[in-house]
Amino acid sequence: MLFKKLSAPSLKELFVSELEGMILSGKLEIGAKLPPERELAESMQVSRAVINSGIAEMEKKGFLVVKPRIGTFVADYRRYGTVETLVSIMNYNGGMLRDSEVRSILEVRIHFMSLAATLAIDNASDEEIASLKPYADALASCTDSEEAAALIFQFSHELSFISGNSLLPLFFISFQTLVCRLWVRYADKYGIAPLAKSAADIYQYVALRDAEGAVACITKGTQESIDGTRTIYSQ
Amino acid sequence: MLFKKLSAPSLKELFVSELEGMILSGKLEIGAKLPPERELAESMQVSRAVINSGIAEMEKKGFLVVKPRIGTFVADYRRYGTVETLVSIMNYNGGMLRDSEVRSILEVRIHFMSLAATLAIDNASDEEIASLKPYADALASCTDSEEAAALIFQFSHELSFISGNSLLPLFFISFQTLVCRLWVRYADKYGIAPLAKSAADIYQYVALRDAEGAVACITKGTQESIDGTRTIYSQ
DNA sequence: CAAATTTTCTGGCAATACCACTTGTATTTC
DNA sequence: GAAATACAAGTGGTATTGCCAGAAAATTTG
Repeated sequence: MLFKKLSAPSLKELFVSELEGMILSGKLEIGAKLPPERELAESMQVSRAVINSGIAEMEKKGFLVVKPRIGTFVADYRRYGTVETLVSIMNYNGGMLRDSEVRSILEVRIHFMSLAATLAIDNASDEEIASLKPYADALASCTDSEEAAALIFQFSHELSFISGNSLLPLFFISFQTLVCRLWVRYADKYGIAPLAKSAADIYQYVALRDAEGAVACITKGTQESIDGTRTIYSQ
Repeated sequence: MLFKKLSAPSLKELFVSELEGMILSGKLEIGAKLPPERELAESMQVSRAVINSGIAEMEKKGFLVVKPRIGTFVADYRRYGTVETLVSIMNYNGGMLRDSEVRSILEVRIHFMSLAATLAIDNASDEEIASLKPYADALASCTDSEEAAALIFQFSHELSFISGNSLLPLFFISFQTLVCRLWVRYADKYGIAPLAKSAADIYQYVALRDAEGAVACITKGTQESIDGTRTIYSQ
């Protein structure tokens, strides 16, 4: 697409990104007390509702701790954050993460995918496994990076769904934003072909009910991504 | 504690639990279109903001999909929900989950804990590993179920933190509410002793840098929980 | 009957106002 | 003078109102 859809950020979004920037840049130290909502509202020339809902959002993300009627404090987000926190960190760094963080993500992904594949091989019906094929096929003829990332996600998510473990798909959903960003970057750098090949291979092994092969394939494919992203994300 | 802290639900919370109940009971089918916000507000005799923010919250939980200027629809939460969704399902069922869901959670937990322990054994310093001990010790002399559940969580979380994988602690945090509930129920039924023993054993294996032993211990301990919870949660 | 226009309906967003609780301080009481 | 009490100020929590922009339906126009 030549002309992307553009949209103006809301006041709340502006406030959140401003404050996140101050925290992530270290301008606001962990444990620091924020000024009262009314004061922030007056300084920034917005209503208290904007500040209040922005703070609530950042508390959910793990950046702040609100103690009612006492004050709002900067939290230790690297320890007590959630996956959403990592997305914010990524946005702040212009869509990048530290090398160690990318490795962490892919390390976890290897285990998740392996578990999903193994369980699917044990529990899923042939029809359920066949439902994966359209995603792998679409990936082979896909030309847009974002679309490719979305397809990989759908493939993985469907795999986790047919695994029979009802918690796995929920985790894959939590993962979604984060992993899709990584795939887009990978596809932009190395093309979609290796991603398509990896998905097709995994599908083949699962369809053949070869758990060991599937795990080996997942490990190998993701390991290559790690090696690839190392050059993309190195700082 | 004899007298627990009590708190009245807000209008928004009332609305959310009401709507969640209608969805989880099947009264509102997946894909169904909700009445417009203004209509809901009038029926329920609250302002539109209550409805609007309640709907926004439920969209984050995966129960609803909002299409701006078109309408709000019930989502396929078992497929597209998050971990929070599972907590809501649990609350709706009076703090219980289906047997298959409890098994799914513990199955995933085995893998998470094993990964955290293995990585910690490889990467953590002796001092970092020693930081786990206070939690295991406190657990041994703990008498309150909720406190015990919190301690197990802190132990697990700390273990994931020293693993060196920066994504793991974030996942453990996402898990927190869900898993703590399960531990409380387990402790109420079987006592705190087996939980304390399990934590102490895991600590020993990690301190000895015995990855195989740790994994075996985690698998065994969690497997017992699965067998135990089967009787608690069977429907 | 089709295309263009207007109206209606929908969710998004922000400003305002009031509430409940905590804390620190002044006052009272003994 | 010390302790208990009452009060006032400050803080976040929450609900109400009103206006906005875009999608869909109804209407007009050719």
